[in-house]
Formats: sequence, structure tokens, C-alpha cells
Amino acid sequence: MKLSDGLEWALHCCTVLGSLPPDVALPAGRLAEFHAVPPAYLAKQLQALSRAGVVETAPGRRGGYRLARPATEITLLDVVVAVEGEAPAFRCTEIRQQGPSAVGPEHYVEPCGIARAMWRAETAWRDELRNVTIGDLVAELDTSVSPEQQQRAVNWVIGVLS
Amino acid sequence: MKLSDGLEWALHCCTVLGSLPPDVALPAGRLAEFHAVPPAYLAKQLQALSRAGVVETAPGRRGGYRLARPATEITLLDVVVAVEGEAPAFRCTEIRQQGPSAVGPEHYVEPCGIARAMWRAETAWRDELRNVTIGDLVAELDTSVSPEQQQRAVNWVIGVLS
DNA sequence: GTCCCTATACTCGGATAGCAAGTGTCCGAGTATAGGCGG
DNA sequence: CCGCCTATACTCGGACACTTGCTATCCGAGTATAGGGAC
Repeated sequence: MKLSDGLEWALHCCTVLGSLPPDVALPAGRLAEFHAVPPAYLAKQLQALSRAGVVETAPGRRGGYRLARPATEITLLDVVVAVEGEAPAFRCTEIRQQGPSAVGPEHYVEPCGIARAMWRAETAWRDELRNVTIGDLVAELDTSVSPEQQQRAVNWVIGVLS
Repeated sequence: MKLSDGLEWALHCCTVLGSLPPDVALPAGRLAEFHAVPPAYLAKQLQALSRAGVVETAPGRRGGYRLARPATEITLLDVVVAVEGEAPAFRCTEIRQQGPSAVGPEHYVEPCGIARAMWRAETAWRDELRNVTIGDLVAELDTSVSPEQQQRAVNWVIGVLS
């Protein structure tokens, strides 16, 4: 099992956008520069976030991406689902209905215990992600990052937007 | 994010082995036949389970696989880790240390909030998997599967082992 | 000085190659068994 | 009739192709802006 690298980038981008004033839009190229990641590939992730309604776009010159809702109303699950898709990680292919000792499909109305257990674990994972918002991450940054570095980041953003 | 198909097969195989008397070994080919899956590929998963110490092998004629411990002492997490590997799904590449506004590595002693949140969710997932054993699945089968079908499966195993 | 128009430069968006990991397969090494042989 | 030996057939184990999806990239469509010109 593996989560894509793009997910990490998307989460960091949302945190950066959440640290900015709500009406400021930052272009994908600048976000890529800020994290030193390939611009074209990061664009792919941002487009996925846009399709999912997590961020919204401002086209044209001086355009870019900004959060579509307040940072406190965007959960990590929203971002994960936007980038990774809604499909559950464990997929039951009903192999219990195959093989020599199987019986007719009418005997398999309930999902098998294996699938139920795996899905239960996945639900716990999703619940945990749903309980953390981008706003929480932004607030956490404020306590864990030194003031001078915060100022450094702010200055860089001001520089590229002017 | 995607869990391999082989994981589902491995879980079903462990459940079947857990339903058998402890000293009976079932060859990989028979397990593949029982679930109607490619024998050679299933063998790959069983080898992974063997390497992880979840099942043990009986070589030679009349050999096969059997559980290495009582079914109640094998958790779903054991099987998942054996097949999927121990690496966490989310990997932090520390992109916060990259880019124009980054500072020296000595300022990044704590993992970033994003990685901590993702890992916390993953821990919840693993905890849930740790709380379910192969024995639970076997017991659940006994209540959800009709007696005649259970007999059908037992007869098939007796048939292929004779 | 103010307003409007146009050309521009910058933005996002989807369509397009490359690569790693999962998927599927095969054949060789090793061993418990079955049968035959000798005592 | 019993014990031993050998050949066999079956098992697992690791090494070898193929396909899907993640990684990385590019160019085209569309728009807010900046500048220049007219009033």
C-alpha cells in the first residue's frame, strides 16, 4: 500500500494557502517553487483539488489558487479523497463465490467478514482524517515554527506577488 | 491508494487454514483451486506469509501450508504487514526543508504536523486491524455460513487430501 | 485628466510520454512417501 | 513376514516477463491586466 507523493504536496499547498489572507490567490508555479517540486506535476494535484471543490481558481493574469472554503472547514479527508480518489483501498472481489465448494449467489447477501473487518479499519482511518482540518494544521504551524521563519515565508510570498 | 489483490487472497487462505485441524497442511495449489485464483501468483503471497512467520511450510509429498500459531493469535495486521510490507502508506519527504524560505536542518527536529496527522490516522487503521484475529473470522464464518455449505467445503478438503 | 479599447502576458486545463511497482508465470532444489528388494 | 534402500512424485522457493497506475511533462484555451489612444 502506498499513498502518492502528490498527496503530501497537496497537503502542504493547502496549508500554505490557508496561511494566506482568504482573497489572495497563489499560482501553481509559485507553490511549486516554494516547495521545490516539479511544477507541472504539482499542477496535476491542484487540478484534482479544484475538481473536488477544495480549492478554487482565479484565471488570467494575477490569478492562481485559493481555498474554496475557510481552512477550518476543509478536512484532511477532503484533500486525501480529492487526490487519491473515493475508491476504498481494500476491494472485495467475492472470491468466496468462486471455486469448487461455492454455492449460488443468493447465499451471499451479506459482505464477508474479511471485507467487513478491512472496511471497518478503513473507516477508522477516515474518521481520524475527518477530525483534522487545514485550519488545525495552520494553527499548529504558528506554535511550532519560529517567528523569524514565518516572517521569512511571508516576505517571500509578498515578493513573488508584487 | 490501493491494497493488492493478493492481500484478499492471503486473508481468505488464512481463514481456510484456520478452519482446518492444526496439524493438517494444505498445498498452495489446492488453496488456489479452492478460491479459483492463479496458483503461481497465490504462491507468491503464501511465501510472503511464510517469511513473516504467519504460516509454516511442510515440504515434500503430502506437504503444504498450515498456520504457524493458533488462529486466535494471528491478527489481520500480521497478514497485512506480511503481504504489503512494513512501510507506512504515507511517507514524509520533508519538502518543508526545501525551497526559498527554508532554513537550516537544525530547525526541523520535530516531524511536521501533516506527517503527524497522517501517521495518527494510520495508527488508528492498524489498531483496528490488530483487534481482529483469524480466529474471529473463523468463528464469524460458523455463524454466517449455512451448515450444508460448511459440509460441502469440508468434503472438498477431505477429497483433495485423500 | 478620464474613459475605453486593444494587445499582451500570464493563468489554468487536459492530452501526452516514461518508469516503477504490482501482476502473472515458470522452472529448479529439496523432501516425505511408495514400492521393491533383500534378509 | 519385516526392515532397508532407492526411485519417484510431489512440495516449496526464488528468478523471470507483462500490465497497470503513478510520475513527469508539454502545449493549447481563456482571461485579468497594463498600456496607449481618443475624447
